[in-house]
Amino acid sequence: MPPRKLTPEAIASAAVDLADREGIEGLTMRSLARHLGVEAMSLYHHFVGKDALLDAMVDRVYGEIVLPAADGNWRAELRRRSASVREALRRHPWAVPLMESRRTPGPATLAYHDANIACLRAAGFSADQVAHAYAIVDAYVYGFTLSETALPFDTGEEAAVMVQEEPLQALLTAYPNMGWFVENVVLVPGYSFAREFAPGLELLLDGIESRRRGVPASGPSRGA
Amino acid sequence: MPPRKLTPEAIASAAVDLADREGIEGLTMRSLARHLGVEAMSLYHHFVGKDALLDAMVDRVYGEIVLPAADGNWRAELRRRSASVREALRRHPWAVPLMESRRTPGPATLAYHDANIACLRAAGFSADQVAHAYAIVDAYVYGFTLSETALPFDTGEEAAVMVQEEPLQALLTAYPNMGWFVENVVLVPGYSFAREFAPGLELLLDGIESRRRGVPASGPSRGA
DNA sequence: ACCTGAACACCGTTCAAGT
DNA sequence: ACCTGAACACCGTTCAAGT
Repeated sequence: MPPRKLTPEAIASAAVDLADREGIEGLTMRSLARHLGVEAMSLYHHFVGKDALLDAMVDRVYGEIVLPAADGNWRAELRRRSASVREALRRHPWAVPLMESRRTPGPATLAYHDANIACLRAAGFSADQVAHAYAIVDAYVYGFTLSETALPFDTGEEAAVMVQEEPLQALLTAYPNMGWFVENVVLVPGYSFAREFAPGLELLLDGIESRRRGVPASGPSRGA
Repeated sequence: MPPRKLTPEAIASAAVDLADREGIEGLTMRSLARHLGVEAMSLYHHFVGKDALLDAMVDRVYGEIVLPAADGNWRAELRRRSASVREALRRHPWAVPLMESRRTPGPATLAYHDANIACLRAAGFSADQVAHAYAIVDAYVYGFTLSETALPFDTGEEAAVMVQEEPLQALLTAYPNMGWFVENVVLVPGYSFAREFAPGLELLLDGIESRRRGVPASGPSRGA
């Protein structure tokens, strides 16, 4: 289905779809061109190279994220946008390692970061507190989604199938604590890795709120 | 400097060095072979394919991590191993997106996970509490390191140079909250992204400890 | 302005052949 | 058993040429 006209937007959109379906390694300039009913070299008229195309793809993913409102409750807003980030990255798992590595942020990326800072700033966070909260929440959300999309299973049922295999059986007896963990967590009906996301995020938000109210950390390595 | 004998260990070790120096995209079967003074096809006698080589490389990175002791204080042990994970990933930034995605974990990877579970288990964590704590801490550590290694700058001095460039100047006035953030955080002398790591981790450890003592989370989305 | 075809310098990997 | 050389089916990208 070649579109009537080739535009950067149409190309980036088709590239996102292709990466979603075939994985990022299945996205080549040639396969994308074929998909668009066009020759590979035509794409270079709209993007200087594959890297610029990746920039545009990542910006489209940022564009799917619900922006936090500046006048809302900061916890609720951060919670909502974190869920939205995670959903977007689950739709586009190839994007996880790319989201923070692009050196040329697009308009959606910039609008996203601006809205996040605005939200915390409006809630009375100092610049340092914004940096602190933002770094922690993003590390958690990206890291969790990285684990989640990389994991070979999500639910216990899927894991149960894997564990039946001979080599894994041998490993779990050789590593008794992993065996204990698999038996008592992963294989317990109802398990899913995904269920850890929300409670973990609440823990972070609690911690951020406590620190703002002046409750000191109990660890030895605060400050510098 | 071709080594006397070609072994899987020597090949994997050379591959890690090459990826550290040239980046993961500079690591090809051909470049690695050249580096070892050998033909590309010789490597296939020791690894079935490049994927198996990547497995071995990741396992070597896991092997560099200091394992938590089972009889220590769990907070101190988790703190120490988290710092060790981060240091290993800073030495081998190409490994960050690979650490959790390998489907064939090696002995060092298994020993690492086993030691972590053992440490929390010995401290009296239930299986569910281990799953919870492990997921949160790892998400944070991997996510923070992903951000850190992807960031185009670390210190404020490096950022100051970037901000001078014309296109960025225009962007920062178009996105006023980002401008405020850059001015009041990034460009303030002494800034470095890295300094956020330890306090963020303490916040997590505090939260994990509180939950174990039965302090409830204040958010609405706990449990299912 | 927009698209194309051939070509270049690469990839990972197969295969038959060497020692 | 271990290593090699040629070859295959790919990559991203340059360049000169078409409309």
